[in-house]
Amino acid sequence: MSSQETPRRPTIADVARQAGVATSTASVVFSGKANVATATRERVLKAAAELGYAGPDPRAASLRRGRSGIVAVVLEGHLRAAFLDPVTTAMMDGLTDGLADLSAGILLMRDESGEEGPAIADAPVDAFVLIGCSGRTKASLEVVLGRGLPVVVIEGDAGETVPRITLDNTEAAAQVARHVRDLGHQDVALVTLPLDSERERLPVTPERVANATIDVAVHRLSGTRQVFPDAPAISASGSLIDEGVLVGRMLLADAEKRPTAIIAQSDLLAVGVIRAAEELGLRVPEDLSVAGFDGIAVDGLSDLTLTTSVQPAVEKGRAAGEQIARMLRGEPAVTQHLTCVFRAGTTTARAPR
Amino acid sequence: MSSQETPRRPTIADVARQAGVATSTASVVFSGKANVATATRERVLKAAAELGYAGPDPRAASLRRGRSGIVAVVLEGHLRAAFLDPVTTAMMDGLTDGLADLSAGILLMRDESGEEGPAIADAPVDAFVLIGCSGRTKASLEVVLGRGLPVVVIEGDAGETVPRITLDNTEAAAQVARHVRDLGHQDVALVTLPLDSERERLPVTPERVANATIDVAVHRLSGTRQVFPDAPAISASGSLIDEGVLVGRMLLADAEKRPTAIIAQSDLLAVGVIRAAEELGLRVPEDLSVAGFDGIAVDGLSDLTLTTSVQPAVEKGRAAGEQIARMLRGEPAVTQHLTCVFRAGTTTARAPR
DNA sequence: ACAGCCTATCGAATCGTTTCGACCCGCGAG
DNA sequence: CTCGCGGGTCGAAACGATTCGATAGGCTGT
Repeated sequence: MSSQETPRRPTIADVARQAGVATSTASVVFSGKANVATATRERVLKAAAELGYAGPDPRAASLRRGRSGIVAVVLEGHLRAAFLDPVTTAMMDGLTDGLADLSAGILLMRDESGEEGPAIADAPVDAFVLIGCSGRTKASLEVVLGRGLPVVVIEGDAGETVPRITLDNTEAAAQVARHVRDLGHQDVALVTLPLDSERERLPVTPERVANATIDVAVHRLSGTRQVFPDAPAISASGSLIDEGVLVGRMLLADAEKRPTAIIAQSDLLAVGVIRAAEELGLRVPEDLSVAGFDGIAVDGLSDLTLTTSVQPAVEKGRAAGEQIARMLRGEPAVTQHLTCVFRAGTTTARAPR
Repeated sequence: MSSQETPRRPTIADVARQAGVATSTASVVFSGKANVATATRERVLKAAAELGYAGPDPRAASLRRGRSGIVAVVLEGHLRAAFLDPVTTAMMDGLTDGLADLSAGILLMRDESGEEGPAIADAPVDAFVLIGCSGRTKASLEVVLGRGLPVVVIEGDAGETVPRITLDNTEAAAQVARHVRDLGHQDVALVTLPLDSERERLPVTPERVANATIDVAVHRLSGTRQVFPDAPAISASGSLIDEGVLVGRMLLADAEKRPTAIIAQSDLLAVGVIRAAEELGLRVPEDLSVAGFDGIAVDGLSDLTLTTSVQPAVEKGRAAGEQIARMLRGEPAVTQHLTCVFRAGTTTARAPR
């Protein structure tokens, strides 16, 4: 057992020894938490370079500190879907912003942990952002609260005790509907977001609404129904232009009893509906009025601007990030209620008589 | 010092004490790494419930294990941009797939750590995926290699020693160009992706190419130039439809010397060019042929299908994920070379005489 | 010249697990 | 009847850092 080599990575203790200082001093050199004489610092740095030490092990640091510098964002369903939805991406954007002064990383997770990875239960994160509270998300919420970590729920009905970022979906949807009604429309059809994780493209029935788990869809629907209680509705299987086209075709198929206006629960769906209408030779807005929801920048609309309710998507994320930041600072977090702004566009017009 | 309450979270040691077993035994109950008598297990679980213990602290566990179960994905530039790019989102999708059996989380990071968060240097992750090697990414690569963590580079020129996922960008671009040339086009203009992190919308000069840091753009350009050495080119500021429109207008502005074909380095840019052409009353493909790159599903093209080179975006991500998984298992990782498939669409036609 | 104060450094405790080797005990085989 | 084996449990040593209180000089003010 002569020169038995130990190819394990050097630790800060090795560096300290090599530099002839205490490990605590070496630690301080790297963290910069206290003053260190320039000469000492350089000695430590030199030793680190010689040993190929690349800085403190984040795992050990996070154990000792009690912080990992990571915030988990729990999305519902396939990650790809999240990336595809402009509202979600805008929100993520705002979130990075709101989290900026924490300089925290963002850990993407799905809430469908199901049987596989115990993911959410033991991810080394400092806080959670839960998005769109479905049934599954409620389960996730339990777990997170059990772990005693800060959590913010975006657009989901967690209890009163959990800080949330909410949107006036119901009122905003009602506002869109009133605009359509005021234009004289009476035959109105609706396109909703998925109602539950089944995500089926199906007519909306009272039973389905009663069992729905996706609050956003339910709330917007209820707002619209305040104005058009009996409007037929079809739930889309996702917020996609192509889905809008499919549902649009369904709603417009029967030339006899075609609605004069279609209100969609997302801009992407609305664009799809417009496209379906154009396929059928209908003019928007002369023959058919179409309204959306979200207020995203969507292209492929030629000269039209969509009538919609503009939701503060980026702001949603930023607000969530800020609340997280506050909680991590030990301050109490509050629920923030954000509001949408109605925007009259050129895709809605007076109803044809 | 009577009943001094300690409101700190219970540890596994507390649980063990409460259950009257050794902490090692309690640990095993939670990790399931060894056999535990049913009676004992239940005693431990009961104690945990009583104390409100929510399972082992992931930070401590990851220190001890040397694994955190997180893989970092380093993107270039603003996260929002990443979410907006269909190729990137598809790749992320594949990545989650390839990483699936690790049940690892995905930590999103930007490589522009700059002065702020030391992000990449001390994120508690097990491995890195670097995407699109710009100059900054090369710096990131240094750091990561210094930490001795597994890393895969997607479409970037890391050294030979780093496992990479590469694409035959040059050859694929040449193939598109040959198709266009074979249709008789001689006046061809190009729209490139950003050449560097400045992302300026500017004519491409030899100097700019020489200083370019974004390899994808350079490679595709060189492929195209194999066929059209002198074609004028303008670099877009991003892969966006709107950018394509802007650049398209620039290229088509002068009715006198309009190209008969435009080759764009991404499908989104190509769609933008088509839109710009339509604005000017040009018919595609009769008056102007347009080709793209990527092969994404892009809508807003009415009946046309884009002539393009279909890149295996999802596969790129999956391959990266698989390599990471292998390295984490201790197996050697290999560089994988993926290829694009040319797809002739209806946006290119014989050159008008 | 002395009390007092900073500053730079050091030691040692701690963060909460996991894991490895030892140990005990009961049981089947010889 | 004894030996060996294996399941179940225990102790204690890592894992690699951070941080707090203590210490030793060097300096200022009087």
